[in-house]
Amino acid sequence: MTGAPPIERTAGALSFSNNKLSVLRKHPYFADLEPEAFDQLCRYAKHTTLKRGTTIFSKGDPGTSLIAVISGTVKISISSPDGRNAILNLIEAGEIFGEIALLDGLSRTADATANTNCELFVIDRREFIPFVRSQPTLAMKFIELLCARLRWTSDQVEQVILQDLPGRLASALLRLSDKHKPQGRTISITQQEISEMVGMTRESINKQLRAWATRGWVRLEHGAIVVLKPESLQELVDAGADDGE
Amino acid sequence: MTGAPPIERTAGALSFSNNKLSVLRKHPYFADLEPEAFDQLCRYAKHTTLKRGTTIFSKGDPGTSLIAVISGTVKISISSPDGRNAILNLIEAGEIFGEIALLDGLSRTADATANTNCELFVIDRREFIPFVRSQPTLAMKFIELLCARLRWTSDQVEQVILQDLPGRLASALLRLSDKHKPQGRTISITQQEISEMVGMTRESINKQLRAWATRGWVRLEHGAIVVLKPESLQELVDAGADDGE
DNA sequence: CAAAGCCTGTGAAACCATTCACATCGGCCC
DNA sequence: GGGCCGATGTGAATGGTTTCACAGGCTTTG
Repeated sequence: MTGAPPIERTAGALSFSNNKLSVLRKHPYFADLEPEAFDQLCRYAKHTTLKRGTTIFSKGDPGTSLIAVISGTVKISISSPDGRNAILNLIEAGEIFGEIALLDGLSRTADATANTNCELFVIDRREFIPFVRSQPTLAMKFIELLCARLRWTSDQVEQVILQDLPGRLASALLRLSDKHKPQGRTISITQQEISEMVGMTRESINKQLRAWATRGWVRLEHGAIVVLKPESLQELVDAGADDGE
Repeated sequence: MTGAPPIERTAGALSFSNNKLSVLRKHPYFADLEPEAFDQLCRYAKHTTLKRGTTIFSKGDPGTSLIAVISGTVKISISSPDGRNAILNLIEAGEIFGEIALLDGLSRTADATANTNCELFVIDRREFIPFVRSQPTLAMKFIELLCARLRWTSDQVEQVILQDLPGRLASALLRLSDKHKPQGRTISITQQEISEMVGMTRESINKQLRAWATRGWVRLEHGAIVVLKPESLQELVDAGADDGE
């Protein structure tokens, strides 16, 4: 952030790619895309900022766009008629979401809301699909992205069906700390949010976390959890039903 | 098995495409593929028959092939160290599976076993990937397949996290009867299998089904369930937690 | 036709997570 | 600083599922 300001080239959208889009550029999905293709992609993008809590789209909406997160985090969730709701994923800066409805042209499978103040880039389907067809490499990239999503989602099914509360919580923590590796082992998330990711009540989650905290496996902070002994949590997951006594 | 033997033309793999592969040809994934491309695909396929219970692959295996089911059904499942196991999907004649590991080159995400005696076609990665790259239409088909899988799996997560036993069971029945629409409303599945799909015990499932049977919503047969009032089940799903009193 | 094995049906007891009802703590805004 | 709100921490009662223990029923196989 200190030092000389970034060098701006020519006009309009391209300047984004030198500033804010550098976050995206570093991401695996785009890292080995040819520079020209990436620039063209940027030209299609519309920039938006949203305040925390804003709805981006809702389950069932026609899905006509792909969205990239420049800063902030977006919550992908589903809610039931009786008020319960489940968080399927948290999308962070540099990641993209909304690709399913974009690619198959059907309706949104979940709700998306701004979990913090956000900066987004929105790419429209009409401009994007022809672009994908013209770039076989990009199509293969999307196949990989979809495979990764499937692995993530299958994992979630596996955890929810096979594991009990401690097991589910442990694997959720491990998956999250994996994702946040750059920030060390601190996971910035409220207990309420975790409870909605694993499908159990906040109170139950709190009691289990507290039990682990006294054992020194985790440290609880306000709005965050620090994983101190990932190995112990991993053991617990591998061992099956058992709260780790 | 009785009557004149099937007429074989010319040599090798192509004869398959005229006989057994007609099942595949009719399936959405392949229906609008050009005939030459389809024939070429068939030339890569190796034919196999398996007896009920045979393991096709296990979670964690390197995944180097795509498999198409010609007849019978294949069970995609995961098991935990303490013996519980979860069924993620049942693959029927005309469908394909194993595409995730094939496409991203990583390991298998689940176990696959023959749920009945099966006839399969196996396509190797080395021959297949270059073929996909050469056929942009096929790549788009695979993107659609992956999207469909994601929708199926997300649905499963949604049900398991948000709904209670009656709701989960109801939506599982609806999803299955949807898939089996051609056979009317009869779903050929054991209560044990359903219980492993929704993640609850067979006993609990049995009691709920029995309650619905006395209300006339379903009819229970040996190894099968007939959905009589899908509307009532759908209402129950939409209404949230409530066993439909 | 038995015997064996899987599928179904059912009740009672044990258990685990939810629900509900608070109390405390930390930030943020006026 | 004072007040408010969201996040955390805890206990007791409730309730839905699992567990366990059987009994039939239907199919397959020697």
